[in-house]
Amino acid sequence: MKELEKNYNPSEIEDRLYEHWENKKYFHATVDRSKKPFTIVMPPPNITGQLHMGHALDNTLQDILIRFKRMQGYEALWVPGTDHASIATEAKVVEAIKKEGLSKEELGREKFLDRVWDWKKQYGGRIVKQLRKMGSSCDWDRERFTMDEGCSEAVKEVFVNLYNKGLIYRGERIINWCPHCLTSISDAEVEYEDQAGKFWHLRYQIAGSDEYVLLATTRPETLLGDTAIAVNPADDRYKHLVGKKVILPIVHREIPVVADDYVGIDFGTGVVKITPAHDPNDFEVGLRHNLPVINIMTDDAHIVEGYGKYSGMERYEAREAIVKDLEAEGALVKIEDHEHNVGTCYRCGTTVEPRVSKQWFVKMKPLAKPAIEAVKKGDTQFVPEHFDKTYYHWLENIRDWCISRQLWWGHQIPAYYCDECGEMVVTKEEAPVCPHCGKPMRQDPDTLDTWFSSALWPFSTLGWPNKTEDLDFFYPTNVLVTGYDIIFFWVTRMIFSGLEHTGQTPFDKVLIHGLVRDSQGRKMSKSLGNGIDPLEVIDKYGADALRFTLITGNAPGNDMRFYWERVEASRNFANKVWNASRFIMMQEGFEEAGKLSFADVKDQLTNADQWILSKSNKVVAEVTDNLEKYEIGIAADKIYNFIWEEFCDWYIEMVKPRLYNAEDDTKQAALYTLQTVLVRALKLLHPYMPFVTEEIFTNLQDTEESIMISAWPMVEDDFSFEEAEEAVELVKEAVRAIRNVRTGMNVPPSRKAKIFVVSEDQKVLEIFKKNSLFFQTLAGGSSLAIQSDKTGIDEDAVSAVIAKAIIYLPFAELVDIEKEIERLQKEEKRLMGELTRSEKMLSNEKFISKAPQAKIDEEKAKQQKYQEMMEQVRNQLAHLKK
RNA sequence: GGGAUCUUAGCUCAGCUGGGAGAGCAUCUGCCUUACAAGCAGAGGGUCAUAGGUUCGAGCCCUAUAGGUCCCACCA
Repeated sequence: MKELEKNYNPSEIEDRLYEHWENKKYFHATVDRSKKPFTIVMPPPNITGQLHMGHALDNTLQDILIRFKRMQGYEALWVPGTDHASIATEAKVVEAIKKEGLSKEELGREKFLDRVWDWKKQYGGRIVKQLRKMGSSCDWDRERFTMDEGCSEAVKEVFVNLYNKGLIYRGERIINWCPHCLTSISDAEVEYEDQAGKFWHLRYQIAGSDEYVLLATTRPETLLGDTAIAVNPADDRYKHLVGKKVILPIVHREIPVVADDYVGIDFGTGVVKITPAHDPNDFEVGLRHNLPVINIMTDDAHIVEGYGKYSGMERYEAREAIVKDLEAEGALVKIEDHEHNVGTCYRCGTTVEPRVSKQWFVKMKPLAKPAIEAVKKGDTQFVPEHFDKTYYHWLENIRDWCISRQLWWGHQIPAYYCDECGEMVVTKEEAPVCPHCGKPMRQDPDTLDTWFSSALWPFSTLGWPNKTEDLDFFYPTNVLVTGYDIIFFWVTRMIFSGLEHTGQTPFDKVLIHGLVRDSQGRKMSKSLGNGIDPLEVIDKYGADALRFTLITGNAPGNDMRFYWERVEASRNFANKVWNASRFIMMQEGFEEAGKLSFADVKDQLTNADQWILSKSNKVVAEVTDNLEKYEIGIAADKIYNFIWEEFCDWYIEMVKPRLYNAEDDTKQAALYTLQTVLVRALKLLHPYMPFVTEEIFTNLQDTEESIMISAWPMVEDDFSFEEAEEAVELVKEAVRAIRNVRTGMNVPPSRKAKIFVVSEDQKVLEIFKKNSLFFQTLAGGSSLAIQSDKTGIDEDAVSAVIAKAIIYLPFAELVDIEKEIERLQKEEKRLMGELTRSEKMLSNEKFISKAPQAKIDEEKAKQQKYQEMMEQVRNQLAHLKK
């Protein structure tokens, strides 16, 4: 036997255990057809990333599920990996080479990519190391990267596939452009925020007339690209203008007045300027009326050549200049403050510029439909369920997905162009020749949206498109764990991709969690500087404490606040478990007891032993059930309560008098029970607190065998003792009542008192006799008498009333009668309340006729119990008042 | 404008399919009792946002209202 330290010290233990687990390959899963698979693929963190609380939460949830299932005997596979994060990574490397005075263009594509791969090699492993500190039991042998060979093959396969089905196309559309990242981004990557802006009211002159029309704009600079103004066809005010031309101020170009339903009659003046190249709606109007599309902005949002002094100006600078000139020209009528919704790039926050551009798109409608149906059918279920509404809404209103990015870091689009004849082919082949003229072809320079490869993650990581054993065995996966913030980006796309390419939804459940916020409820962010580093928490309190903190007192899908106090509470719990174990291991003969079987001690078991064994059955059943239903926080509460309250505060205390008595002949049973229940509890706790439980488990059994591959506890028929449970609960009630009286009367614990238990119920007397040893100890009795009448009890004895008995405590000192009366009156009042409630229910005929019989019986039993107690309390009061 | 969600003890939050309101922290009282003061024993504290409804019975289901949070949305 090894003796444990007085306090649990995680830092000494965690790294050692993790290394041991990894060396032993406990995390590694193989195709084993004799077992059922349980699979999770980890949401791949960005290679640029550092571990934050979001990862910590996400990974803890996954690890709990994986460890639980592994212990249950499943072949549990947790696939880890990282994401190449095209925009974020490219930006980092661009920044790095900028410090050397280089730009990516100067470096050239190939050399630049070499630099990114170097960067990846250097920093890409950082987050993966940090995940290990959390205790994550993922299969590192299967670690994947979205740009590794297999994933890249999957990407090509999917692209070519969708292209051939007509679900990927290339075209000129209006897209969201980030002038800072210098690339297109998808609709999902645009974040809208309200910004204070202005309405500039302008007037345009009708060509060849003195008439003017008034209109308003929030973006006067786009006027340079206007190719029409539009009115509603039903608007009588402007009917006569349709087909005429107006003179565009500043530019003095004549543009037509078109009629289009898009324009609201009631909004503003009913006239809208149309800039097809820089507004999604205007683009649509332009298409309907065959309007020219004039792009007025460069990649980095400066005015293009050909606009005189405005050319080269940044967009806001140009706005100012144009407003000034409009005013000078007399075209500016007035300026109003106006709050409006501005799209910003979710990566860098720059205001996006809608822009017409030739890009690649995925046609979404045909893909969205089966994805909606799959969830409606229940093939994939969200936990909590209501997130399916978000999912439906998004997919029902989806527009085509712009997937090409003007970046170098990522999967280059497998489309090739022939500069000779203009032929284009989409192929998995590298360096194809033109099928038309035989010339070498040039590959599309653009790369794919990062989410295009993430969308394939659940199956690309298992070997798809190859028909691998892994894929066959582990796919579809069981659950995906992620935050609600990336349902759109990722979850939806994995579902439609899985359906399209594998014919199955990629996971049965989607467990959604919320955000970890700071103690004031703010989002943790770099700019606020309010982020808490999980590694710092681990350093101070241990990974177990952090893990436990993140999953208790919080329901799925809800945000949570981070409090150091809560980590401390979790650490205290780890320490409690540690000390309970230490206590058990200190007992003489505990090692021998470890070898005992139930049959050896069966006849020795006291009520207390039976009670805790029986309780352990209940907690095992409940926790297992909760975990199966992904009620991870609820299960944690139950384990916590069982260990701390039932096991430590009650059972260990009950058992002490036996352990400290050399003569006691039930000691073996006590040691057996202590150890058995502890091990069962440790196993339940292991998924939550893998380190402390492992350290105790191996020491306790003096073995190398890990708790993480031990069998999950089961409900044991042998451990079911209903009668003992009831008996012990009754005695506990008596202990509590006595303690209550003692504190109420300011009796110090050191002051022991005689205890008389009086009951007319023979069975009750039996129970107290049977459990007298621990009862007397826990109740602080100097002696104990169990009898059916009041013989020998001092007139002034204080009493404690419980359901089936009355307990007298004769103190030698004078008792404060007033205080005692007060206490009993309070009790009387409480019982009165209970009785009133009971009687009201039972006298209600409708309750009697409609409620289930079990409920009625239950209520009757309560009523009887309270009546008995009330009688005792009143007797006692009458006695004191006389 | 639409949708989701929340409103429970001083604070932060649980409360699974409707059947006598819970935890942690904080507060108060008493204890260094030979596993643990990172502990033990006790106590106080809630008209479960408001108003209706369904039901024998509502924190839980339905409707409306108020306030908060989030998501979505092209109104120039």
